[in-house]
Order: sequence, then C-alpha cells, then structure tokens
Amino acid sequence: MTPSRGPGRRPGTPDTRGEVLTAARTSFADKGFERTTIRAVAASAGVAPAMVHHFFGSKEDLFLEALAAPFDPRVVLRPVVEGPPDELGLRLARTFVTIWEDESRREPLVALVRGAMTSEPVAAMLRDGFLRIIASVLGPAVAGPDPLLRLQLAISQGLGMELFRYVVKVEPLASTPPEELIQRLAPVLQHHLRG
Amino acid sequence: MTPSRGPGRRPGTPDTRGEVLTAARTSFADKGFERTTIRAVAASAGVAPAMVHHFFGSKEDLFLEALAAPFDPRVVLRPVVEGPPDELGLRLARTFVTIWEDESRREPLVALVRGAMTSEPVAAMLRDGFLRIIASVLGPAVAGPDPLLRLQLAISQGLGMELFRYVVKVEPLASTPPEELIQRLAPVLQHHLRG
DNA sequence: CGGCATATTAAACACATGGCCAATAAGTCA
DNA sequence: TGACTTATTGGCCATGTGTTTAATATGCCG
Repeated sequence: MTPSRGPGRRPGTPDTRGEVLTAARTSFADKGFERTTIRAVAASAGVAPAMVHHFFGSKEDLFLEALAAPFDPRVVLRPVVEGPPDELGLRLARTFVTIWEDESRREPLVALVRGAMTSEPVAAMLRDGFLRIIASVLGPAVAGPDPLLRLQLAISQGLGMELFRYVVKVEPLASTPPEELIQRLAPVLQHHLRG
Repeated sequence: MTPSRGPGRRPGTPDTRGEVLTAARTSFADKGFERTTIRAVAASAGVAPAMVHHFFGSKEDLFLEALAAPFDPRVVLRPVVEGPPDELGLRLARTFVTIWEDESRREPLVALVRGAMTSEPVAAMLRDGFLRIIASVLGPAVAGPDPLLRLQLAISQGLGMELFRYVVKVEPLASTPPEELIQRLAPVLQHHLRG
C-alpha cells in the first residue's frame, strides 16, 4: 500500500491541482454529477479530500472548471459555416462526430450533456451558454423560417446519437465507425438546416 | 397544519400504495433518481417514509415499479408497422410525439431516459428491455442494410428532441406545437428507416 | 365478539456526504 | 538565516440519506 504520508507539503512541485481536475473530469463524465463524490475524486488523484476545497471552492466550482472549454465553438464551427451551403450538413456532421471521437474532448461533453439531464444549473449552462453560442455562429447559415428550431432539432439529433453511443452504449451504434455515422448524419442535418 | 395523526392504521380504505407510486413517478421524472429522496416522496404522498419500504422493498424497487409499463410498445407500434411504407416515418413521428404529449406517459419515460443517463442498471433496462422490444416490432418495417442501426438513429433523434424539449427546456423547441414537431420529424425518420 | 393480518407511525441506526479547521511540511524570498 | 506563503493532511461537524424496529391503530374473518 502507499506509505500514507502525514500532513505537510509534498517535496518537489507536483501538479496536484491538475491531477484533481483530470480525475474530476473523468468521474463527472463517467458517473455524472450527483454520483461523483469529492472523496472519490481526491482518492483517484491520490490526495486528501480537503485539497479539492483548497484549490476549488466547492463541488459545483469543481464541476464548472472541469467542464470549461472542451473547445471553442466559434473556432470549430467557422469552417462549417464558410463553405457551399448544400454541403452544410456534411461539414457539420463531420465536425461534430470528429470532436466526439476525441476522448479528451468527449469527456467534458459527456459530463455536460449528462449533467444537463440531471441538474438544472447545468441544463442552464447548456441552454444559455453552449447552445446560445452555437446558435449565434451557425444561425446565419440556416435557411428558411424558424432557424433556431431547425438548429435545435439538428443538434438534438447529434447529441441523441452520441448519448446512445457513449452513455447508453447500445449496439450496433456504439461500435459503428465514425465515418459511417457522418454519412448517415449528414443528409439529416442538411434537411433540418436547409430542407 | 395537518393534525399529525399518531401511528396505527388509518380509517377507511385509502389507496396509499398508489399515491406513493404516483408521487414517486412524478419525482423521478422531475428530479431523476439520485435527487429523489424517499422522504420527499413519502411527504408528497402524505405518509411516513417507512411506508415506502413497507409497500416496495427498496428505493430501487420503487424506481423499477414506477417505470413499469408507461405503455406496451407492441400494442402502440402495431398500427405504425401496418400501413404504407412510404408513410412509415410520419406514422412513427405521430405516435411518438403523441405519447410524449400525454403527461401520464411522459413522466415514466422521462424518468427512464434520464435514469439511463445516470445509472447503468437503468441504461440496461432501456437498452435490453425497451429498445429491444421496439426493435423486434419495428425491425421488419425497416428497409435496407443495418436495420438496427437505422432504427437506433431514428429513435435517438426522437429521444434527443424530447430530452431537449422537456428536460433541457430549450426555446423555441419547448414551446413548439406537437403537430409541427411531427411534420419536422417525419421526413427525418422516414429517411433513417427507409432512405 | 376475539384474533390475526395489515397499515401506519415515530424513533433510531448506520453510514456517506460536503464542507471546514487547525496543525504540519515544504518551498520562496528578503 | 528567518519570515512568510503555500500545499497537504487527519479529524471533525452538521446534515441528509436509505433502512429497520417496535409500537399502535384499524380492518377483516371466523
């Protein structure tokens, strides 16, 4: 077992804060907000629970920081908007799926979307933060009336798919290669956004 | 305040078990599994917390019973399968949205889908129970290769939309009339299932 | 009526949780 | 070196949780 050091600062300059954050990110993505305990996060990072409160104020603050910036939608979505409108769905599908295939970005995303299902504050984050920004960037590229509604339907398709894939883990969806998902998603997104 | 009766059986023949179940269903749909407390359910039903364990064994048993049978997919989906294949998407969209508009059936559905995001056992219920049955009924009506994948994509679109609508509550989706949702959903489902 | 099963309660139990505090060790800088 | 800041710990607290137990009141059946 670990020799269980007593109190006092550790020798060297370990990035304890970062390790706590990483452990938290994994746990939040894995078990959701409620079932993630500060004790478990601390244990997984190999430190005392009080460290979490030392570096971050509360569990909610930890959560916010763990979710912060899986990517900047404004940057990622720019190339999606700039391009031939009749391939908007394809570009969005490809960008979307690619991001979700990157594990380091998937974890905060799973944590965010899953958290939104459980906690109203997190739902508000998704609704008034993330979706709002996405709408402002992608909105102008949407054709026809009710652009917001169209956008939300498109995104709900994408998120629903990823939820099924990575949270519910239903087969064969969970094992389908990304490229095929892109091909299946593209026409649907295209129809929602410009049909 | 209520006169706070002491212990002992109540006069009359009140359906306490049913009231507890109803309260539980609402709370599970409203706050999810973790944030639903037995005490709150009991209070909402106007009885002592111990009643919950008297009638149902544990919190998990309560949850399972609260989720049981919002409807029988085999019955509901039969008319969807029987009909012109080029309107399969429309019939499925209409049936799907209609069920979700009925509050008494929506509650257990929200609880189920939301629970699947948090708890693996519930995810298994959704995956190996619900989706399995749906696949067995709807499967034969799907055209082309990978019928299961097609079905899962279609359902993920539907559930994603309802999650956005009733859990995240994002506008304007949350306030869009059902009939419009049906019209927007229909072609997408049709494409997934028979495109 | 008498006796048993059932409903119902208050109280308590064991435990986990988030948060906080005081003490201690290590680094930093004059 | 010495003063000060920062990291790190064990231990504590108040709270809330699911669950159990013993006691009590009501209904039901012979």
